[in-house]
Amino acid sequence: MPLSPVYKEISIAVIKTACSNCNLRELCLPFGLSEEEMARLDELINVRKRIKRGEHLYRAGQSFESIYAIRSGFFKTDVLLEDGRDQVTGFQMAGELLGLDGISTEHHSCNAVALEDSEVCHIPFSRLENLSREIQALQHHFHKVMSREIVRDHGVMMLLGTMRAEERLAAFLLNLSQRFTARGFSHAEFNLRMTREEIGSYLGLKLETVSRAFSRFQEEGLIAVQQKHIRILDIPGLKQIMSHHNH
Amino acid sequence: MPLSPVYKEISIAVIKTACSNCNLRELCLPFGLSEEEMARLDELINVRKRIKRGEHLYRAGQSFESIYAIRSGFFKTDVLLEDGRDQVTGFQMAGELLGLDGISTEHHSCNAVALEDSEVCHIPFSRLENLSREIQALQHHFHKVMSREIVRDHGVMMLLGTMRAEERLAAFLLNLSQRFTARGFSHAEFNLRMTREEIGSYLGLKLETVSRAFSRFQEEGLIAVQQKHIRILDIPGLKQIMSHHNH
DNA sequence: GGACACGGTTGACATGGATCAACCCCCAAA
DNA sequence: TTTGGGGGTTGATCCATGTCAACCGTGTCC
Repeated sequence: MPLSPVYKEISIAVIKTACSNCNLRELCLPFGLSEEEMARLDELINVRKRIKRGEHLYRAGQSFESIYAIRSGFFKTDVLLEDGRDQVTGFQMAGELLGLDGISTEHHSCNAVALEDSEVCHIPFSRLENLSREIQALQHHFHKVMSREIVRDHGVMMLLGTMRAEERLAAFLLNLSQRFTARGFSHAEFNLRMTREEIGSYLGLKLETVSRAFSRFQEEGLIAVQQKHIRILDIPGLKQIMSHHNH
Repeated sequence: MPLSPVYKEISIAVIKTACSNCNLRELCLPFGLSEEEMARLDELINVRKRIKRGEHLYRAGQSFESIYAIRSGFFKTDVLLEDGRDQVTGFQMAGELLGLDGISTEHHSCNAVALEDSEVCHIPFSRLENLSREIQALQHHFHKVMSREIVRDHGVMMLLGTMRAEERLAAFLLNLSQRFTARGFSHAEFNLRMTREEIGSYLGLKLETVSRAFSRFQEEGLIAVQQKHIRILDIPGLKQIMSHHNH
């Protein structure tokens, strides 16, 4: 008996959602799991959601139920102070998790906004906790992911606390390049998804300062910028700027 | 048959180390556990260690095996860049956990140094993971603690990225005050354990700037400073400085 | 008790990045 | 083709904080 069209469609959707078929499984939560364990993880990830550019995945203050794995696309997270100031706390790309900040108070503590049309997998957190009590590898990997986030944040604190404008931008570009590489994209050429203002907010700088630093890097032959398109021409040069702090 | 002196001593040491007798249990890892669960947690925390002022609890690069709960005392953590720059990433006090950053790579990513004579409980991490696969409340609380660390780091990023010197120092003092209060100490009067340079490093400022800001707060009647002794005289005033960003 | 060292304070000056403002570029919609 | 708006660039100026330097206070070791 042939499958009905409807059933076919569902089954394709399921296949597409499965962690075991996801090309991000080596970066994402399923890392290190056996086929059978991954199948169990798949069971609890049955919602995938499209988020259009500019839309919020969640907002600060909303109650926390799930974390999200980015299947495709690009996000920023930002926090808002009562007095109106805000700051971008991170840019997230495919294979990275969003929402870990919500565990502590059971409410999200920041906003997550898509910077391009994106897709995320919903991971209901209490079910993830249940499963990670049964699968040691999942438990341990999840702890590593959280810890990595802490280490990353320390890096940003370092950047904000001790680096000058051009050092910060060089560090930012090298970090992006390295993350694109890890995802199989060109390490030398990419489109920025965020505005100068968002970069500045993340780096603790004003947009004009970011713009000037880009221009300066271009003059020095380190990069080629055209609007959001970046070509990195001299990685060692950027590294030197980053770590050569007495001008 | 009377207990031998040796046995007595051991038994006292055990009692003193037990989470169930620790007055920090409401702040620390045992939070929310039943008596029986706490007893199981106790089983794996059988090493307590004294760290003298100035000594390292661990150093960046050392392999990671345990996390540490501070029983008494005061620590700082700092990270070092290859080019020699370093930054204090946090100050930790009784009831707080140290070492979470080491989970991700299985090596510590920062140094932890005692700022006064201190005592910590060793918590072997793999045993903690084993136990938290069995005790849901422990698992969940541990996740909350890690998440809280992420949220805290976002707060510091905010501070470093958007606040001016006096706002940063006001935020720092209010944070310390609040944490002392939570531990049953005076919220208005305490001794700083760290130097102006360490405060500056944490806040992304030079020590002279920190010193000037202290003097300014004193002139304005917000605090009374004498060396490391601080008396907070006007909490609302400090809050206003913190959030009133157009001078 | 004197001297030394370390941490802290204060002043004078330098400077990196913020601010304010003009203008440009790119693209989309009329 | 024109118009409008958002994002980006660049210049002139200002100011908060860094830098450099002198000096002070406190505690410690001869």
